Amino acid sequence: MAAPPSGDAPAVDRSRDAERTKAEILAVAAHEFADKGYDGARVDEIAAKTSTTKRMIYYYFGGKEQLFIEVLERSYAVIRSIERDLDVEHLDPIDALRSLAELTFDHHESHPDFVRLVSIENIHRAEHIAHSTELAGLANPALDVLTRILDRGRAAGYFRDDVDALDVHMAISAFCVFRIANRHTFNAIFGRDMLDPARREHHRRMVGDLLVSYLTSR
Amino acid sequence: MAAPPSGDAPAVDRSRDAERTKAEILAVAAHEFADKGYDGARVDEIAAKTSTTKRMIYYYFGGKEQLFIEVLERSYAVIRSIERDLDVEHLDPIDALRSLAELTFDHHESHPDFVRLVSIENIHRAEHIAHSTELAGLANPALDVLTRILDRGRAAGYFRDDVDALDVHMAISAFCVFRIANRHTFNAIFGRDMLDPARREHHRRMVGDLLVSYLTSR
DNA sequence: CGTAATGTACGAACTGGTGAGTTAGTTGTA
DNA sequence: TACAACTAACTCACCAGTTCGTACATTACG
Repeated sequence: MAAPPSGDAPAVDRSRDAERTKAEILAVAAHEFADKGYDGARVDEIAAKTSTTKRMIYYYFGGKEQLFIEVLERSYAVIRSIERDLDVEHLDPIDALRSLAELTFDHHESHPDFVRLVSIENIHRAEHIAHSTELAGLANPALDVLTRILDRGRAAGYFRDDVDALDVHMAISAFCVFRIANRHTFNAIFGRDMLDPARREHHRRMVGDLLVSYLTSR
Repeated sequence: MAAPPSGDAPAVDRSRDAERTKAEILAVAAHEFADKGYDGARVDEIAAKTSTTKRMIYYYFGGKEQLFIEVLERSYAVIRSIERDLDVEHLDPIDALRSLAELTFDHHESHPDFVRLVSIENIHRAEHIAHSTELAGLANPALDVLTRILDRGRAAGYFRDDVDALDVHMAISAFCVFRIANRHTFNAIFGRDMLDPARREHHRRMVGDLLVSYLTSR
């Protein structure tokens, strides 16, 4: 299961490479599911955008549903890996919190497909995640980081103590996800593009300010 | 065309009532679209859950897409009407802001189908709203209320002046929408039900606190 | 030559949409 | 009032196009 050594690259050996074929299918499927939704995505269309055939999707993944599950697993793995690499122990609790918020902000902005996949999965009431041993119940590294930040902040007397890490994580995610996930209806109704680069820095600072002012209040 | 007088009610005359039939189709369709998504919902299934037939859906609405658009229009009309009735002019800007945030919180919590419909519409990049003369571009009454609250708050020296009504509205919506829209993946991954009644009051106060502390900071 | 990997062709079930005809109610008029 | 003419509301059966999935054949690697 672990990525194949691939040490001395077989180079241009494109065909007859199972891992390559699987990876290509997953990449195309991720984009297609994010673009059209689970029900809107077509297995035939995914296959067509691949250099292989539909038969391979069934050969490697078993079906549309399992393919979607693996797409989700792969998408969550990306953000987890980034969060795991975040080191804010050396920072002041307030700056650490701001860093985490901005990291979340940046990741969501640069991975709109991930945000869409999560929205889609919520429409389906997370039934696919429930069927994934890799995703269900496994906590998020960001939560550990956040827990330590809050502990330090409270110990230093900066932060209020009636909110836990999950609530803070929820508030940060809410802001960052909403900007991406709901930008279309928001734009259609209010005529403001939440992703306008001119407002990006303002919003990026706003998440941090929102949480910091809240946690340090009272 | 205008609704029949129906002054002295024809009472139990259930059949042959166009308005009743249309309303029934809309109600069933709203629930079905919210439940399964636009592509997941089946016109046949909507018809089956109705006391009328599929042909009537095409007779009155023209097609699946137009039916969905009317469902969206009707759903937005509900929240707009509630927001229009909100009167906070007599309140202190801070209390007024809190009232508006809590009104939004309550509405989203009690109308999960609306939140789902909006998510679904965003997956479709708001293309249906764009085709609706009733929805596209028409501003939200909540925005007018919010603008006045912010003006008063700034005039009184309470609020910072580098945020506009739309940003505040976005932050409030983000929190309220996220709780409902993403509760399934959140629960599957973190094992916490964001809708647990035990946390309801805490979250309800949190939206207000978040915004008030942010606006009064600096 | 055995087997993993791949391609082709096909089909059963489903889906949105429609054509054609029917029933109930309303209006005008003699 | 009687009744023909008209229209809105409705039903049913069916089609044309999709969609997921699979049986079967083929290729190439070790």
